[in-house]
Amino acid sequence: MDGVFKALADPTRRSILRLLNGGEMTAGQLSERFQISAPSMSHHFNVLKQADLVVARRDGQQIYYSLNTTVFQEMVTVILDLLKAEGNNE
Amino acid sequence: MDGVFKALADPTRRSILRLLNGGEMTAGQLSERFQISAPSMSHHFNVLKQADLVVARRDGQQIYYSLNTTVFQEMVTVILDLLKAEGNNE
DNA sequence: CGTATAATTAGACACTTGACTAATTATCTA
DNA sequence: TAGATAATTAGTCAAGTGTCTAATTATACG
Repeated sequence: MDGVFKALADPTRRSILRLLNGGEMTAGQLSERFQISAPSMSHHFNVLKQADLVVARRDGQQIYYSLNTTVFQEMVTVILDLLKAEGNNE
Repeated sequence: MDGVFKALADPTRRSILRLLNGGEMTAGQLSERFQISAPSMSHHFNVLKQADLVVARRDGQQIYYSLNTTVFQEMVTVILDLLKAEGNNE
């Protein structure tokens, strides 16, 4: 459970989660949105996977990431949105 | 806002918040509950204060800590309880 | 005032984290 | 099979985190 909070402690990862809240995206599409190298992004994906916050599926050359939408994960999204609304996020 | 998640990323600090959920406690009372030196505990108190998750007041020699009970903070407590219920916490 | 108690601040140190470049794996297509 | 593309793994490094002991600050009380 510690992993979930560790995962959420990084602003880049919270941004990734917010992006995924709009639907699944490939690793490449996500990487485009950040000024961070692909390997570094991959590292963040891994942290999110370990925390069970996202799931990955391969389709051809792409890996699609999406939110792991259990009740708890939805709650996390709500929290992220609230925080976003409350002020400056990230 | 980053501070809130950073604060929640440490299991000791989450435990402190759960203890404070039962009412205010002094730094000493809190320290007794952990196998951690007083200075280290003080460091954790400071992180929680910075994140605005707790408030401190002095009464004589003691410093009393309590949850900062805004709507958001209450929500955090709910999350912590949920996580606690869901499985192994800390 | 002098000593004891509660808590914090200062400084050091090991471990973790997030970033990078280089190399590797997996898949597609000509 | 060879070459191109998507993504990850490996290895490195600076910065951050959590811990400790020692020293300091603040309050209480005899």
